[in-house]
Amino acid sequence: MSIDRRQLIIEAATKSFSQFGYKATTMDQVAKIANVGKGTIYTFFKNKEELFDEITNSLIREMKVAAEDAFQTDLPFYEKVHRALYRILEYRLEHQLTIKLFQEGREMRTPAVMEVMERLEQGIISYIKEKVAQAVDKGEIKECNPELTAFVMLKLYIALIFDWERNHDPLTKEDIAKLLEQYVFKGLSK
Amino acid sequence: MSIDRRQLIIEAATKSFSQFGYKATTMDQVAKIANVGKGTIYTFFKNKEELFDEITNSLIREMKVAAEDAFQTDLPFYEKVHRALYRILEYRLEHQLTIKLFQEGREMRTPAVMEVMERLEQGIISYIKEKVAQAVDKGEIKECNPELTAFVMLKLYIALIFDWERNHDPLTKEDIAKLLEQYVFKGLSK
DNA sequence: TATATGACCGAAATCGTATTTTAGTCAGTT
DNA sequence: AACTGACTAAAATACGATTTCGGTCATATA
Repeated sequence: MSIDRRQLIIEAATKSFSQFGYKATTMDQVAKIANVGKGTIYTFFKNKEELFDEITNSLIREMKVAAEDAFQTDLPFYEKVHRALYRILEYRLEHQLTIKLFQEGREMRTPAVMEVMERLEQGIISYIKEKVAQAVDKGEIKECNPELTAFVMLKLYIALIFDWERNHDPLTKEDIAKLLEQYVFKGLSK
Repeated sequence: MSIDRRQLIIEAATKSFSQFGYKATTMDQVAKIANVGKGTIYTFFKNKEELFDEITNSLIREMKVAAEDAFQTDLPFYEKVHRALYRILEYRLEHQLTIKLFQEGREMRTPAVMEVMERLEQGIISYIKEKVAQAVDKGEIKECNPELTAFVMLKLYIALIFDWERNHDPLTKEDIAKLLEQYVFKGLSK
């Protein structure tokens, strides 16, 4: 049996997207890295965006697996949420592809990239939403709107991790866990 | 005594910045509206940016006054914070100048405008920080880092008011007050 | 003579167009 | 039947010509 060209293409494209971003990787480039004629790419993927989606969908799946992994403990709920969210956001710093895309979305506003980031955010929110709904059912936390709660938790995390350090020393993982506990779970009331 | 040219210039510039934004107002334009020679502007302001700062500083002062006004009640602390923050963020929707600048900062990234938005955010945070510190002193709320708390509250508000409605029906003023109370003050723990 | 002005300047932005790049196709090769 | 890469049309870019604009200063005015 001959080599799996589809896989070669995916690997090549992943490499190129990671290194140059979406806009700056050309289909010729991908074909060359994959050692494949350009036309061949189009027998597997309708267009550049579909190839991109294939790769980013795997990425999102992987992030869910990582989060799910962090969630499987018997710690208190807020600690589990913290670990899951932290894991997901850590991903951005560890994987070249997400770093590049995050940057490209912010500074070049490439539409295809913006859409992916949107999908990524939605994916995280729907994942957390599910967990919140389960926790409410199990009576682990108070009644609340699960989607809104997931949304608030994610925004809080992004603010604490990315926005805060634009003007201050970065917060440690433990700081952030404490803050999530303090603000969202325990509350400031006496 | 002759007319107050400085004031004429400030009024003209405010009009023009409100209507066209920072980048698109020219010094010739301002001079014309103010009925003043262009050179005259430079006898009062070192350059375009200093004129802009003069105007945006008044804006920030006005916003503080509006917030302070909302704060002078004897409601519970979270309700006062809510009123103050809501008042500040409402400002953006009511005043042409802030709308224009907000938009220009987002979509054109004009550096001078970005700086002003940054100062504006800092102004809000330091104002809220002060209030939080006082509330801690008076024993109205638990011990916490006042700046971080102010930061979290502002980010939460911006997320609830501006980000949430990009994908959902907007939240009402009462919804938002409830959410601030629920998440930041009471907490989700049982 | 203190204040105000607008013609003027160089730098920067914008515009128009020639040139290059690139996503996607398809006739031909293996 | 699977694969290829030369080809095309459209989009992006590079670039020089032109315009715009912030800031200055010699002159005018009161």
